[in-house]
Amino acid sequence: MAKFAEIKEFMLRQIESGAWPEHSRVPSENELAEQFSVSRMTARRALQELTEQGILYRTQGVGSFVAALKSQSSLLEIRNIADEVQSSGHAYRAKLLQLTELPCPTIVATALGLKRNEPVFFSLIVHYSDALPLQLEARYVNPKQVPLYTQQDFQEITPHLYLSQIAPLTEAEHIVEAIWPDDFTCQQLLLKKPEPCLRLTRRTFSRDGAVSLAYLTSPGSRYRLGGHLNFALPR
Amino acid sequence: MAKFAEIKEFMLRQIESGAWPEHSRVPSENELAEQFSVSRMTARRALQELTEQGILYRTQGVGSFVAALKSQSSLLEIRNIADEVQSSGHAYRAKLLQLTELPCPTIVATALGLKRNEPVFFSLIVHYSDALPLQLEARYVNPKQVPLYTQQDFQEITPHLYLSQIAPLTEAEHIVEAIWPDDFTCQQLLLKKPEPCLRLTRRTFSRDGAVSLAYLTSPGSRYRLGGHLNFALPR
DNA sequence: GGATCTTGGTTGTATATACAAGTTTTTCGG
DNA sequence: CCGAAAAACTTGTATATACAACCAAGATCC
Repeated sequence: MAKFAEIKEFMLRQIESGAWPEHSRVPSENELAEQFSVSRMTARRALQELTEQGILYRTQGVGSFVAALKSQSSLLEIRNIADEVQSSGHAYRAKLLQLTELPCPTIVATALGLKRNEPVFFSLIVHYSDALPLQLEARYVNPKQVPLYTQQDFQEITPHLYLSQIAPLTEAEHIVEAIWPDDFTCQQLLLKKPEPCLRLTRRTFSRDGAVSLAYLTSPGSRYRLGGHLNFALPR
Repeated sequence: MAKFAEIKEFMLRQIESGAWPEHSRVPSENELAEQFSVSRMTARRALQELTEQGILYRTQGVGSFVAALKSQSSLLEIRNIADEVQSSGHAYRAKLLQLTELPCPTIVATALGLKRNEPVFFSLIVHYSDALPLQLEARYVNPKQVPLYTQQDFQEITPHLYLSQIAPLTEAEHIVEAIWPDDFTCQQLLLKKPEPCLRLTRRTFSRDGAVSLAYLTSPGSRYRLGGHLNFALPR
């Protein structure tokens, strides 16, 4: 591995482990250069690239600092549904309907790179804003990447949040559909009459491959997707 | 302006003007260094940053080349609907229902930074795959940025494609909703019975501000959104 | 003719150096 | 003690240089 890459790796470990918390100062170019016995330009490159990736921010004359973690997923801001509810002034609550291990259906096997009928984790959760159900979340999780998934308390932490802590996501694939909800979905979302629903199919990836496949279904009248998807473009 | 930034500006102009087409070779580090009377490292920096922005691609031992333009909007790959239809093996067709100038409604004025009742361009188009209507597109366009909008032939070129040529987009804001279509929409989309529709509200920005506000409505049974939204993340 | 070798050009990595520009800390003068 | 000047330290830009890794095309040898 190239020297500048080693320095990046080292710094990433420090940040991910919490040794260097948010907004804390990281070693200067000269300090890194000395620690790793490289030239300042090489140390600079590591700092530079981490800055471009949004992991650090730098100020001329002052120093380099660890950026806020949330800004790392800034490009596609799929806000945590709990945060979203709470920031709108309502109480967030989750009801866990199911949390189990089951044999992997074909589609899920393909999506997660598993074999058919191999064990896969499955969770089924309803997200509420006050007493109003906002979203039905059905999620399949790759046990190889997240072996302790079934032991979590998802009344306390959303799967999305838990997963992004365990297996920091590097990529996500999304499909948005407008669907007609089935009876079970209507029941869980307290829809007396069926109405158009948004279904977001989300496949997330971590460094080592596919992590989870989630189907997020929300009534069109209660939820909107996106908000803003900024995509950073040149200029 | 810093020297490396001047070189970047120069190269961007060449690419945007079409002087350097897609996949064509751009000057090497040494050539740029000589042309601009800078060191190779400075020329390299310009090439490097353009590569990180997805505007160029480089291969060791071979050279640097202009990336495909579409990949510039790769982060959120809203594919041109015409391309999408054609790549699925069907014939794309568009029907222009309306192309006019009208006084700006309040919502549109806010979105585009205009004054209420100031003139704004408006187009209404149905996109077809073979004979099947896929999408109803209602679009408001900022006349200050695209003064010739009403003189285009949108049977030939989609508004999205035209706009991205006239005012290269730098940012886009999206909201996805599941809605119940109104009568007019049903009629235009040939929906005998109303069915859940996806409505994508898209606001696009160019260097000089908001360009257009579009409402794209598609029957849930005929269209899916997204495909894949990759968001580049650290590591 | 065909396989191999050489050569020149390209990008990739790394170093040493210099100066500019900005901020913070220290020093010194009053 | 206070304020200004100076020093020290930080990041930002730029240069010159060296070598490595890679590729394509031409030359050479068999």
